[in-house]
Amino acid sequence: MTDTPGYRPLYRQVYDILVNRVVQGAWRPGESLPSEQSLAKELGVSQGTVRKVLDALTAEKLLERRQGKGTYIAEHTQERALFRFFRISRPGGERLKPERTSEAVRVRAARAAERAKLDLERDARVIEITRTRLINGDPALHEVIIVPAHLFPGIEKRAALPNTLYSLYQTDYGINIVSAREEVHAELATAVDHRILGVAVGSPILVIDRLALSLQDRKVEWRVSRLKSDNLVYAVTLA
Amino acid sequence: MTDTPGYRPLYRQVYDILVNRVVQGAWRPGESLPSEQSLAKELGVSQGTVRKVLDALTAEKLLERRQGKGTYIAEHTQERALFRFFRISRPGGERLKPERTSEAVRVRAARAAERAKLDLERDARVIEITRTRLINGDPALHEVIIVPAHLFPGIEKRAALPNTLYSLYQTDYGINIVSAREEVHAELATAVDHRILGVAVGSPILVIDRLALSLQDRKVEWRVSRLKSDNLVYAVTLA
DNA sequence: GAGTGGTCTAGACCACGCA
DNA sequence: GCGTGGTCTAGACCACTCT
Repeated sequence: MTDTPGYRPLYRQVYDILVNRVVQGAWRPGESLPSEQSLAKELGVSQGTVRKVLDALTAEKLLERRQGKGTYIAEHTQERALFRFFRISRPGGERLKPERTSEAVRVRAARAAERAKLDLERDARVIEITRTRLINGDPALHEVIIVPAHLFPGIEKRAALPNTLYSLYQTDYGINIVSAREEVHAELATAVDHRILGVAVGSPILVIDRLALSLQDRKVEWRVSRLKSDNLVYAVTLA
Repeated sequence: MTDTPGYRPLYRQVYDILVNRVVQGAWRPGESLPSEQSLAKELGVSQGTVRKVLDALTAEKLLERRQGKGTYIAEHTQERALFRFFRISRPGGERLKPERTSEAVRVRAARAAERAKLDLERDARVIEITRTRLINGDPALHEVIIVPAHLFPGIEKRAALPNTLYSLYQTDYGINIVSAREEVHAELATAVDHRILGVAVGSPILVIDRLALSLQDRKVEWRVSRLKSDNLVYAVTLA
């Protein structure tokens, strides 16, 4: 799977060291890292090499740099996590914020499809979160979220979950979601969709299938969303 | 629209110079640029500054760098353009290649919606390309493509258009498509969809609305695609 | 071996935020 | 005015490609 490097640049090693520290929670979200100079001295490399790594991690949205102030662990704040992974908007581009409403959480054995999707063992357990989200007060989105139970101990005992789960994953479980693979297709609304979203049976809806990945490409979450598609679109910029 | 720089880094100026040369076709796609050293000498800056710019342009997929060989103008080859902007695949991730079939091209006055979408003048003319594309021999995708006529003189007189238009835009008209904003929603198949794609009237289809932008964010193409959605998905990776 | 991009260093100076 | 990140330079050496 991994290829022999044969040659391993210094900045690669520095990169791995810093990623490991972040993963192991050496700094909390929002906290500042040591300065380039002190990191360089500590790691025995030049400032330029440290800079190259910090710039790369900033491009990956793991860090944030502020001139004159310092380098910070990027925070998955509500706003930020939303605008990064919530791709639903009005036709024309107006961004929208969903409001959470009812949700149900339970722990159960993983089904075969879930084990395959998330690379789980045979006897693995998962947490299933089902929730409906409102847009402008209207039920617009129904999500079924599956995460491995061993990654999120006790999450099912929480009174309420935040609107953006990824900030919770980060702050309470040290898991950074850094990318997501999404597949979108069209379906006809079922009776269940009618009950939950209020759409007519047989009207067109969007189904979004997301696999969310953490830092080392670990598969952390499988989410299937069913979206009322009148006056709502799935919007992305390809670059 | 543009903000006052107040301070304009050197590499920014170098960047603009090189982008302009590329836009004006100083080098052909696939051709190699001068080496970092000679560019640096010519522009009166250090090699490091040139390198920073070339790396940035490479990240924007405008250039390609090959160690030991040189820096090249990225080619919008069929394959490359496809995998960059053609986001349709099988559920699970298998990438697909469309084959072109029937197409119709005509020149006409721009409609109001088209003028708004592409920032055109009142009396502007557009070229409308309508085509159906096959996937695995099956009609799967119907596209209506609108481009400003003045950007593509004579394109309507061509015998046949290539499967990927963006390589044609680049090689014959010097226009590099660098990004695209897409909006996806679900609709029910109409009688027209039935005739063209062979889907049952009332079955769910995906509609993809794309605005393609060239180097300086000029709006170059508006494309609306209607996709047979059984066993096909719109797939993206959010990072 | 010559020429290219890739890595790494050391040091200078600039712009910014804050006390 | 200090400390931070941001820009810029000059030069050394490494890895890769081709002749």
